[in-house]
Amino acid sequence: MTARPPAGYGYVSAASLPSVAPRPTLRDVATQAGVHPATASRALNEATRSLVRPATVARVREVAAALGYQVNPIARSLKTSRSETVGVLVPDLTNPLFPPIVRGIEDALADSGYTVLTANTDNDPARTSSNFAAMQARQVDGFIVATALLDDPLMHDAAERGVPMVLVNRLTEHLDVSAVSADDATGIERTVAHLVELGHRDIAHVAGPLRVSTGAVRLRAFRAAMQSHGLRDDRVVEAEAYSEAAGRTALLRLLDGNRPTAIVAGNDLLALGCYDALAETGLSCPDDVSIVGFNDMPFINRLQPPLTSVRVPQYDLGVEAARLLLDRLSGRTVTPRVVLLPVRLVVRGSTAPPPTVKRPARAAG
Amino acid sequence: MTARPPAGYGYVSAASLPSVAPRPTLRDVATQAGVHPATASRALNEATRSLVRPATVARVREVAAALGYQVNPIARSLKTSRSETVGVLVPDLTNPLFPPIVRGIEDALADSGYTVLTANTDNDPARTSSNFAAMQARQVDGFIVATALLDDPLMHDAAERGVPMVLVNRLTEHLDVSAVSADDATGIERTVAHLVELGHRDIAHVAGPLRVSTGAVRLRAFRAAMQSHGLRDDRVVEAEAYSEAAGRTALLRLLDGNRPTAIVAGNDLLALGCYDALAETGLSCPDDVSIVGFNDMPFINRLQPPLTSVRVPQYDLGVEAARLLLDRLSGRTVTPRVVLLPVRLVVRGSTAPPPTVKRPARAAG
DNA sequence: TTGTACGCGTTATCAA
DNA sequence: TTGATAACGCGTACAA
Repeated sequence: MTARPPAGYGYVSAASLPSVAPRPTLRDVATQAGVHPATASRALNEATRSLVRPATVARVREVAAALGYQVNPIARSLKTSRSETVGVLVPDLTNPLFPPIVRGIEDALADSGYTVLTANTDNDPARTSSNFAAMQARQVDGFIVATALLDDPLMHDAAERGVPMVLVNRLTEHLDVSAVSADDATGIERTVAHLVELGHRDIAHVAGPLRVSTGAVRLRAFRAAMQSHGLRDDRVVEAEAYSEAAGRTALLRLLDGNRPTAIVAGNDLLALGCYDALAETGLSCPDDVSIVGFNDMPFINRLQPPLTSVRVPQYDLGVEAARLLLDRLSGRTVTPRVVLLPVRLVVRGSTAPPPTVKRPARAAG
Repeated sequence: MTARPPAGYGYVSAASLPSVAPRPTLRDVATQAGVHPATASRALNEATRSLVRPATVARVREVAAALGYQVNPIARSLKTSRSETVGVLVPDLTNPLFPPIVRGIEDALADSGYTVLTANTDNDPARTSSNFAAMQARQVDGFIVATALLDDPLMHDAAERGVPMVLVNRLTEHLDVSAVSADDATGIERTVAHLVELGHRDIAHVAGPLRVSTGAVRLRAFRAAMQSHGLRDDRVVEAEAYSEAAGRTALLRLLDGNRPTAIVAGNDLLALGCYDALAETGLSCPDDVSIVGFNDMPFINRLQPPLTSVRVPQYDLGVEAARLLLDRLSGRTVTPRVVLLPVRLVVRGSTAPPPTVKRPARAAG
């Protein structure tokens, strides 16, 4: 052991290596400050500080600072049965859609002292359920859920039990909790309008999974938009998942029949799959077929060709979800509401006028 | 209140809404099973189960299952001062390099019952430090750090205090802890060999920040490789960060002089920035200048042109880091070691032979 | 093999 | 305004 200045003030020196220096407790602070632990607790706690004489508060805080005291959140949680922690459930962090959402959540919650516990569910209800339970065991104060199904017993159950939660991106039907989502319907509407304006009439939709709200909502919006333009609305194929592979498979199935001149993909990953399918079929985008994505994922503008897509404010989605949850956690009884964030169609190189095909000559007349 | 079957067995019914049903405690289980809480604890705990008569174990476990009992990790942590939780520090989750690493960590740790707490530091030492402290306060059992600097007092301090930790991706000099990284040097070596083979002689390096190990190691490897080919090794410019913007700026600075025919970028994001700089300068990749990235980020193969890059096994990086940490946490004293995972150069459309420029005619002779 | 007794660090409640 | 006491739920010496 090398000689050192006596510990205790300013910097708490490490004990003998490699054992970790014991953290000072509330008792240590109280003893040093000459008060009872309960008083020290009150002095250090924002909410109860006013109950303590200012001089005492000052003394306690000084000692706490000198000792490098930090509350033990574990002990506090045990007592208060809260944890200043919220659980975030996402399908898969490696899907580029989610990191910005999670960061938005984290940044917004950090301001209020909350920590985030994230879990990937891979869209597996069993994993979702077990993660949910594990987080509840850890006393999370609430949940932000990006994995909800359109009809989701787990979410219904949790909501009924009064678990504070907010849905983000994906919604659940008939569920009385707050939720944040992009304005999917408007996004699709603009997309169809854009394609129609370019001259497309044969427009197909590679829909996302219909058991998920985004899949169902965008499909409904597609149908409505096509109808409002007086066009066929039944050229639709459902992808099994929001993945490139599923997008490819879905489009290949669709191309089996006579092919559309434009495709509205359920999201960007599906659009990437459509790129693949087109390439395999020897078709070119946008010369033969135009494609539009959804979400405007990072780097999607640098593809070949750059993908026209509906920009979703992902980070803000997270921030807003966090806000709604904080409202709920604040105790104020808030009536649940659904917030739709605005979207914007970003036109790039994957959409162009349809090829001017020679139409089979009509019988003269 | 609607009528219900008496609670207690099978399914614990929710109390009056919206209050959350109280979770059963160890005492509840013990009472129901007709044993002392201590016995129930021993019966439920893997390590102490052998101390209890098998029949008792069975009874306790049945009751626990029936009641849906789960240990309260908070209470356990308070008692054991462990938390079955590890802290993961990353610069920024929205950088596509990190999600796969984090998933690898999570998946590997989940098998051992550990939970992951993630924090984004934005490469800010202050944020890193405060996140580190906050996680320690939450009794994390160890850390996996992807934010280490080449010379990092914070990491040195933690290591000296005996905090269990493993570095991933980025290393720190003279630090006696385990670490996992890609074999950067070999990756760069292969990259230079590839370019030389294509006929390039004027090769420049847009280096990552040199205060980070990846930046420094790759630069050193670049110099060594160039020397081994008998080429100039001083065409180097350091980017301020691993970002597109920094890559663009750096390359613009480099292009000010006479330009190289090929660029080894410090990573894929820097390579993207190089794309931008080239486009602004009216140069084409790979016709005028070849570019190679590093990491082989998701979707980087779909860029225009598809980027030649060094593939790093990101997920495995996470898995291996988790394993090393688990070893360390298991109590067995493990001597720290550095694991280098193999990389592979993936050649795509961004590299081609150099343009055959007319060389200024030499004086005859 | 099981029970007793205590403490982990904090806060809520009551009394002074 | 402060102190005393108990309790959150669990694990673990120690005793039986």
